[in-house]
Amino acid sequence: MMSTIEEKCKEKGVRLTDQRKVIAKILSESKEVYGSKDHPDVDELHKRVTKIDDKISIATVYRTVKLFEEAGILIKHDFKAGKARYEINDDHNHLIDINSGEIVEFVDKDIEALQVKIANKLGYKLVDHKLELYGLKIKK
Amino acid sequence: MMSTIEEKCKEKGVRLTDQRKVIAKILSESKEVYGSKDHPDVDELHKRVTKIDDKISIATVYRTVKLFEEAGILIKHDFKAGKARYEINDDHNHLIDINSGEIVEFVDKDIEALQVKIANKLGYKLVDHKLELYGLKIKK
DNA sequence: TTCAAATTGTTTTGAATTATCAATATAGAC
DNA sequence: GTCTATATTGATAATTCAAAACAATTTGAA
Repeated sequence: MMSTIEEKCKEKGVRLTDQRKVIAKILSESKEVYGSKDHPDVDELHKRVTKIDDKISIATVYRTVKLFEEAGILIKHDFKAGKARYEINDDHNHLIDINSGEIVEFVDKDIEALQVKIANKLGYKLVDHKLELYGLKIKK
Repeated sequence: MMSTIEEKCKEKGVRLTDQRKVIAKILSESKEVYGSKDHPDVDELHKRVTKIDDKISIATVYRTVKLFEEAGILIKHDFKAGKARYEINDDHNHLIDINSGEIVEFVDKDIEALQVKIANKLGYKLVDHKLELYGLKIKK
């Protein structure tokens, strides 16, 4: 079974080398294997990738996530600065627990509609957005 | 007349040295002098600051913006990665023109209420948020 | 098969930020 | 005011993440 990333690469005309296939596979499995709070950085990706093929260099991982990001396949996050983290682009938002650092993903149609409306009111067509909420867990 | 930053430092017990006063003054004047799209990075701040006191080092500017950020006085942005940019924390959002890079600031009560509601629904108390819209200017 | 173009691994470079540390300044005790 | 411990500063070195350089390898189309 081919990963969504490989399909998208074909659509976009991105050449799929052996190294890129391994990286795509790791990214596609990311959530299933590591859970929905998984947003690996390049170092972490490189660690996972070299378990499959230890010849793949860190430079190739950097180049590949950049390539995939430019193709709209991946989303790059700079949550609290430091190092960038990546995940497959499926257009959701994040709530970050400021105590534990845990990340909760969510989508909300109302807030998306509002964003479009606000952009229009300001004279712009909305093409992208980034919403991060920072919160404290409410004890029951 | 004392800047808001100086007042907040007193509240939070942050010692106000000569260097920090100069940096606070530059930050407070930022929007009046440079317009609402002003979000200076550390280098730019250092340039402005040394016009008043050319003995102030870049290291002190780095330390001071970090100090002010931790006190909740400043907000740090990593808009498109690269270098961090700062402004006084007055809780507005940003729309970034993806062609020109121009930044439009806005506030919207509806979207803020929705954010609180979403956080609650997920079991969190909202303490901070970041919303960035990326758009294309609509020609009239 | 052949060859120009793309990709890769290794290594170096660059840029932003933080750490180090001696010198200086500061605030409070006396 | 003087003394003294502590905080801050400036200069510079060290880190860190990311990109660039470049020769070697691989690829895909002719």
